Amino acid sequence: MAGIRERARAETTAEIVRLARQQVEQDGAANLSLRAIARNLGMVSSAIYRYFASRDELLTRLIIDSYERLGAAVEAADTRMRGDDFRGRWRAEANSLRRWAIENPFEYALLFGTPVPGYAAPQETIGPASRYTTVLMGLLVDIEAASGVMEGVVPAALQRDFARLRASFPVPKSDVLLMNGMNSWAGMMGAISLELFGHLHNVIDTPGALFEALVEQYADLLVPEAAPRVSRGRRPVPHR
Amino acid sequence: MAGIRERARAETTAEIVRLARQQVEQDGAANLSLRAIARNLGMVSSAIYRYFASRDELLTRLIIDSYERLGAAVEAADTRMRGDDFRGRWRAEANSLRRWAIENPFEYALLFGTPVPGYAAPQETIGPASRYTTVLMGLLVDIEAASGVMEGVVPAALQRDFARLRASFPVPKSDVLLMNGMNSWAGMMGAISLELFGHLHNVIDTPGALFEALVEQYADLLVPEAAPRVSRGRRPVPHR
DNA sequence: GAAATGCAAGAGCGGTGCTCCCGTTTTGAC
DNA sequence: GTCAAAACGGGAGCACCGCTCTTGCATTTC
Repeated sequence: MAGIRERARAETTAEIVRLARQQVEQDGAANLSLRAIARNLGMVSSAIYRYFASRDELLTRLIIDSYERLGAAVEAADTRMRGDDFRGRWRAEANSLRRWAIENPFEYALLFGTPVPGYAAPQETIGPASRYTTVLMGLLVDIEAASGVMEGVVPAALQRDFARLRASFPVPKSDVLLMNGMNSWAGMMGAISLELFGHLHNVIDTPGALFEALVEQYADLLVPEAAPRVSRGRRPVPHR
Repeated sequence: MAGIRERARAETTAEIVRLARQQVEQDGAANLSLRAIARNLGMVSSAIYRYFASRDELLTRLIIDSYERLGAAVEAADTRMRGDDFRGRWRAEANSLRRWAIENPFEYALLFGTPVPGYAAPQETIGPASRYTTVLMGLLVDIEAASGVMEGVVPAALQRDFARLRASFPVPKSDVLLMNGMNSWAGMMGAISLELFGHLHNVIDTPGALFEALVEQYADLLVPEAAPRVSRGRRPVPHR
């Protein structure tokens, strides 16, 4: 009942995952090699298939774990702030997202980079994948609860999408706030991806400063009681 | 002098590139196989190395070509509009970018997805890579020329980055406009990447509508004479 | 205690990038 | 026009990869 075999199996599985993540962290997901793991484990390569049916299945496991880690990081950053400090929470979430990406570049690439061709994200990934976005959405919901529903109209197609979304997830009632949230989400992911994937080379030397400025702009968009920001000059001064 | 050999070489090189791009378009860059190209060409695999020193070198060539194609697409979209129709130009550029990405998903992934581990972008790529961004920057410069320098201050670190950028590329004088441009760039790339890499599955059914709304928001940020937009409600209405 | 199951080893298939060597063909200098 | 040098394609081979199948042993189950 103790299951000597069961225990060994659990241990070996964990060891495989550990070595696999180590490989991904060092060489990227593309270089993940079942044979290398087997060698490292003192096993023959075919034995790995007793634990994972394929390389993709092992990758799926790594993806899920990475989503969980990212989600935990963002959650932790959020709960460290006072609940009504919306701007602070927004900053904390955004910064934790970027920091996690910088500290785990290959894992970030695994989650948000080029999908493996022919690899369809299995059902089991969508739960963990929505963990970090749930934190972001939670902030929007809290903002709305405190400040009221934001006015404004969004395109009809988006209204339908948002309505469908509301049926499944706790998202703000305001279409505009939700859209601004999507906007901010896309902006953050874009900025991080550009930075990590090398597209800011020879363009921006201090991507952190750009990201911070970007986060402040989105804060102005999301947090209603925003004081006038120094960096949002919208009125141009005619010259010549 | 005619160079029978030279001609043959040029033809073979072109044929290799053609087959390589075909492979990338169908199966993604990860599945690019020199041996498959050789088979398709009726050659033995080692012969390919007379034309490209390595798989990476062939990939570099494909990357350059793809950047050129993307650049040409955005340029064409821009020049189709009247020069002083800034909002129209912005929309056209943004939409051409997304359309190109959707029509060439694997090429988009090649350019903006996970970089190949251990692959450092060679010097030759940075010229073509900046072609599409040059169009975006050109629009900002034109906007500034017509509407005056936008007021506002950005963080000191960014000011330095921007100053350095001005020394090499034609970019707007206004730090704020330039930052808003970066912001818009990141937002677009983020939205497109999220869409193409599957992160909007079960979230947004009509990513085109989201992208359009996003583009309008950025237009408000970039084009000064913006009429009040229907979708930008910033003032929340207190309730309860 | 016997039967069924779980597991690792080993051999092997077809694929990959890449290297080295060889014979032929084209090129360019004399 | 001759001849060495360079360019080129073919072939064999190395080290790696994911994955499958069979075989023998250990454990668990009945």
